[in-house]
Amino acid sequence: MITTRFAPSPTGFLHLGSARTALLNYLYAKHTEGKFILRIEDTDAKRSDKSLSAKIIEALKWIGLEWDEEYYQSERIDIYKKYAYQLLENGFAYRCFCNPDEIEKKTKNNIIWKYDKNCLKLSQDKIDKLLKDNTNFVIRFNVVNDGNKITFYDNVRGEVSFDKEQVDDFVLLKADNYPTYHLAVCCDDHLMGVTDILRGEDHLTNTPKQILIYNAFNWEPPRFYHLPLIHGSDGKKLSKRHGSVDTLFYKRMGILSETLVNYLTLLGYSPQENKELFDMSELIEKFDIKRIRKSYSRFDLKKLVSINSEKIRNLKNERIYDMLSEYEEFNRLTQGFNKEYILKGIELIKTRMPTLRDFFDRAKYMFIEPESYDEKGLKKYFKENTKDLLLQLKIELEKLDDFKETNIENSLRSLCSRLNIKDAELIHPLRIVLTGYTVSPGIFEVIAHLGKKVVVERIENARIRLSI
RNA sequence: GGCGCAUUCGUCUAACGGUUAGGACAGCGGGCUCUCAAUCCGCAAACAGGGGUUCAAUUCCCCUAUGCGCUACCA
Repeated sequence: MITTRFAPSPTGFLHLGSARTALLNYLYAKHTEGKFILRIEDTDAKRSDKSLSAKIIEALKWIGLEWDEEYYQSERIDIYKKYAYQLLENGFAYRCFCNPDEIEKKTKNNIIWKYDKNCLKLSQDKIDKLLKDNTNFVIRFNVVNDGNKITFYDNVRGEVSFDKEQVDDFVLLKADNYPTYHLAVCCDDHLMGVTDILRGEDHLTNTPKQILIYNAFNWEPPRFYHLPLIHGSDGKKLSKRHGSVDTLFYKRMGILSETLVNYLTLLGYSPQENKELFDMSELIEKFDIKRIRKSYSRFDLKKLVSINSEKIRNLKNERIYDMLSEYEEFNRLTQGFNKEYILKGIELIKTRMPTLRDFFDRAKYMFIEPESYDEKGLKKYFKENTKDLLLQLKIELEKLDDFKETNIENSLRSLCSRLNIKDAELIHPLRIVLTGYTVSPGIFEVIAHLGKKVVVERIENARIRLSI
């Protein structure tokens, strides 16, 4: 059985790149009917805090992921400690009593670029004495350069190899008895039965260290897939500089989780068919791990929004209503209006709202009389006779018994033809009066939707306002 | 600096040695039309460079360039 995992470190939010990593692990596990594990890597005692994991979990849930098991490494430190000592006893690792500040000084001054193995030369007597004095120490892996390369197969890139000379005697167990990433990740992946690791390419150079650990324990390494990174529009690794990298930010800006899932999956991955719109279940069904690309891709907000816009207009009004209900602004705006009216409003706006949030501006006129009119529109469309035209239209509309779209259109158009003016001469000012803007859904739809009372009212108010 | 990885339109990508190098987003132009969308039609736009291998290279190999990543008692 395939078992994958997502292993974030709790930094307070789910990075967009991590969200994609999580997603691909999830898709692969689900596609193969395997297991997907969430493991919080909170072994940095200085920076970790259990509360920080909550945001990450919230974001994972928002994008629709579910996991079969959930672990916190901070609750498992005894396990890692035990394994670190096992390597120590078996001669794969050694205690290092060096002062970290001194090592840092040496590397900074280019005296060494990796640890010089000084403590490997310590005699047993010396070690015993240091231990007796309670000297702080770490446990380092002893990388023995036997001239062989460390090679492994990456399922995205093929065979990758590293010279052992290039691998530092990395720390396994820190002075505070917490494990480093390398130790913890290997122990957990082994213990939890993880078979396939999909992770960012930034981990590619960590892999030889981990292979060394697997070998030392005589464990079979999992399959590796190093995913190309997501970059910003300038080609650099995606970070705060490029806008928000917080996954939940996109929820706040009105992106559907389905959009993000769709977009993120197709970044660096392509389905067989020439199609771009997928929902989660299709992605799971069709997921083919062989189709992950090797090279990085740039995050393009425009494309994300374009997919979002397409998803929104394919959605049922009712679903959009539910999603909008999660925004306070929506509830405030639509308070006191019946659901049928609101749903009709959604129907009118949904081909014009790239993000959910766009509803608040574009549909505002449906709920609140415009406080002011678009300045440029006034200049462009209001003529000497406009006020009079509006009055005549008001009279015509008041005569209508059945206030529906076709009747309204007939009434307006015949009025214009009687007055011998172009329909547009009346329609443009009318739009401004009713909505405040020069842009809106079709005018007859707007009139029918607002209803006779509101339309008449707004025309009257406009005549008063424009007289001043 | 060292090591590793990558390189097709502006962007996301397709192509498994032979194609007028395909699609999508963005851009531009047009149709529809009361505006804006939606929709329809069209335009422009790419194989990083150089060597090989081959009857034939975007595709395979090598070199160069460029970009990115890693180089912690962070993960």
